[in-house]
Amino acid sequence: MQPQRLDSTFAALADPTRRAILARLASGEASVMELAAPFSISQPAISKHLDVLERAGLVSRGRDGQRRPCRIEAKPLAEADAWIERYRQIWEGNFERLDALLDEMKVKEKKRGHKRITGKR
Amino acid sequence: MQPQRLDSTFAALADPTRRAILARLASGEASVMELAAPFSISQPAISKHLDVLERAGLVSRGRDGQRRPCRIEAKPLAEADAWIERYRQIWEGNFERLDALLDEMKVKEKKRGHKRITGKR
DNA sequence: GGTTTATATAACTATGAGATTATATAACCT
DNA sequence: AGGTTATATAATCTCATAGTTATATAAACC
Repeated sequence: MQPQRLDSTFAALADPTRRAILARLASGEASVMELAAPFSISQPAISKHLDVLERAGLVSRGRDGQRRPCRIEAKPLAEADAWIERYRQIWEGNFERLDALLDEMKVKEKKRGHKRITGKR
Repeated sequence: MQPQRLDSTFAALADPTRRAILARLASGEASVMELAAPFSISQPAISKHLDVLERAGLVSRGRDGQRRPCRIEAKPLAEADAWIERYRQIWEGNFERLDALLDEMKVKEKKRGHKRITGKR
């Protein structure tokens, strides 16, 4: 996965309006007007949020007459989830498999003379 | 959880330098200089990235003489993970429990006269 | 005490995000 | 055809981000 993809995914998720739009789309397709209804912001603002979501691959737009029905595309969410999952054992305080985790992450750091303080918490 | 927290968490993760810093911190504490070493950007730029990570609660800084050892704080990652997890059945294409999911998400949308297109994929 | 090392702060620049209002495009309705 | 509805685009404003260089602070070293 190219890191650029994670950039745009996380950036898209960093806005509450866009997260609310995704939550709404989890219940099925919706037009731009339907998506805009719950918010106090203007319709062009919603269109721009949809642009951001579409460029991040989180939303696709179809064509139904004058409507542009929006649908959620969850694949980037799966990729973001995979990235975060690698830290699960840290927040769960379980360091048993930490070395295996680090191998998997292929952390390519300069081996400078600093002492690692591992498993200390 | 306040949505503001998710805002700053996802925004902090939307930068490849900051994600690399977190990956490095997964292997243990590190000073600012150690964190800056792999990158071609200046030291103040790294300090600013650490500010962003600290404001997002993803990093805490201690004091060890003139060093400010940084440590990863994974709790916001757990919260971001919890948010994303609610969409797992969408990217896995499993809609059996969708209604229960939606109840859980407490989607408070105006009941406008639009037809839901559920489970269509 | 003076110099080096580690980190933070200040001042500045460039870029992009998020919003607005006004307008354009295009499909639908009568 | 003319009017309404749905959506997109343009122009503009404001503010935050990401970077820079230069400097300040403060601890460590000799």
